[in-house]
Amino acid sequence: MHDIRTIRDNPAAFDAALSRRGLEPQSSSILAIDEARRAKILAAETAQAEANKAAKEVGAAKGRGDDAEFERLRALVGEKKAEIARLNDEAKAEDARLTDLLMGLPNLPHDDIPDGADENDNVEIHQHGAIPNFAFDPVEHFEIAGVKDGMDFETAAKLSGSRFVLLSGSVARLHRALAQFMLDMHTEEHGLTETATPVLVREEMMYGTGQLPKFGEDSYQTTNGWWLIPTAEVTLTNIVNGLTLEESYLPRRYVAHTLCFRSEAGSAGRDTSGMLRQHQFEKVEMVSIVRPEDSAAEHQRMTECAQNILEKLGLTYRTVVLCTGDLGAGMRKTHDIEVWLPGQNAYREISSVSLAGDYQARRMNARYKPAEGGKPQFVNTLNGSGVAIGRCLIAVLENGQQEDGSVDLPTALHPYLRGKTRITPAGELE
RNA sequence: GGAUCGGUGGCCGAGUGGUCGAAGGCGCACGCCUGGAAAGUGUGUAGGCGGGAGACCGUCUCCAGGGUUCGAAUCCCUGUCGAUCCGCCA
Repeated sequence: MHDIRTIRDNPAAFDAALSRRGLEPQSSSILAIDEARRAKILAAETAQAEANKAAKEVGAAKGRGDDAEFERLRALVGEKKAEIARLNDEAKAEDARLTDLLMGLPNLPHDDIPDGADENDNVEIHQHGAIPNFAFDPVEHFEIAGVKDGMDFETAAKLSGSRFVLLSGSVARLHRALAQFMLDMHTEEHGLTETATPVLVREEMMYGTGQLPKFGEDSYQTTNGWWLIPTAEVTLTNIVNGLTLEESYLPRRYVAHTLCFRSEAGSAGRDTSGMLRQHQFEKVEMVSIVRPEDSAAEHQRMTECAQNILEKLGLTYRTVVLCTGDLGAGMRKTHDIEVWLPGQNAYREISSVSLAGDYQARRMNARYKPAEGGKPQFVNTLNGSGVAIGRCLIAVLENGQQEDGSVDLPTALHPYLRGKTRITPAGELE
């Protein structure tokens, strides 16, 4: 959702920003609708003002006992009614046209992100760790001897179908340990507020964060209308839906560990082996609610929170800033953090940290009252994974694998495994 | 699932047909009081949209949508959300 006044003030800048997304100029048609809309509003309100004035005088006429005037005014108000209704309908129609148009357009990309067509044009901005050298050919996570028994895709397929997994034993334990580790890091070292949220939400919330109306195909809905969240961004961000906050309340920084559900409708055939892409997975998600002037710094801060998790786990990663062609519709700037997976011999996305500006805040009507007074302003929202647990599990397993099929586990996780340090080739924790 | 009661400003809460954008309180802002603070005290304090250079003016908003009426926060209908009790259940 865009601010019509910003477009009015500087249509050229608006078109220039959209053109970076490969879109045709929109401002002239937007402004034409806006002008028509304002003319209709003015007409409707003028008619309404006349009717209101007459209605007010009706009572006075009655009080004076001026029956002739009373009847005349009554008739006048009655006549105006139809005209007002018609003008109002026309004004509403123009307003709806404008809203639909503004809602349907993607967010404006941030000035400092690169132009580009697709993911190949993303730009690396940070890299940590060396590409590990193995004295043997590293395998994918599900091929590691010590992992095979604890990562059961066949039983999961029986239970639920493809793109599900049943974890058991030491793998399930490691999976749980990762979630605990991440939450502790974020709450105790990064200052985020731990939150446990619903995973079923009202449709309205999916509009608030922008999953709807365009991307309903990607998510699941229950028979009675709830949506299963594709990410805790939905619940955490919508905490401030409809609120007017005191400025002193900001910044607000949340973290939650939740299940996430995605239909993966558009990714048939991609990443079908292993647990890289599942219909149901767990993720630790961070969301910040900040003043607009703080959003760029907050974006960097959140990126570092996610990076810190990977560093503590001894993983190699790189951070890229998405180019205009790869940027999500609702976002102004996104950092993807990609972890090195030896089994795939590639970097794969493990976290995505995004700055939405006021795009979501406008949809949610989430504002704050400036401390120095003045009109309420829209907040800025940011979200980022900190990080995807299933993918992190993959990374830990593939990077820790040994030639004998065992897995050495990162020191940071040892306390969460009651001192256990490795998975044996037979799949035992020891 | 059954029954009942509700939805009013940033928050709480009065208000059952016009004088209501709406008492009172909280919160917040500024002032007084104070050595300084607390307490006390005074004043102010909704949002959206439109017009206007501006002062300011108009219009809408008491969950949403319809209806009754010259006139609706108030009456009627529908929807929606919430609470409580009962039943069922982890």
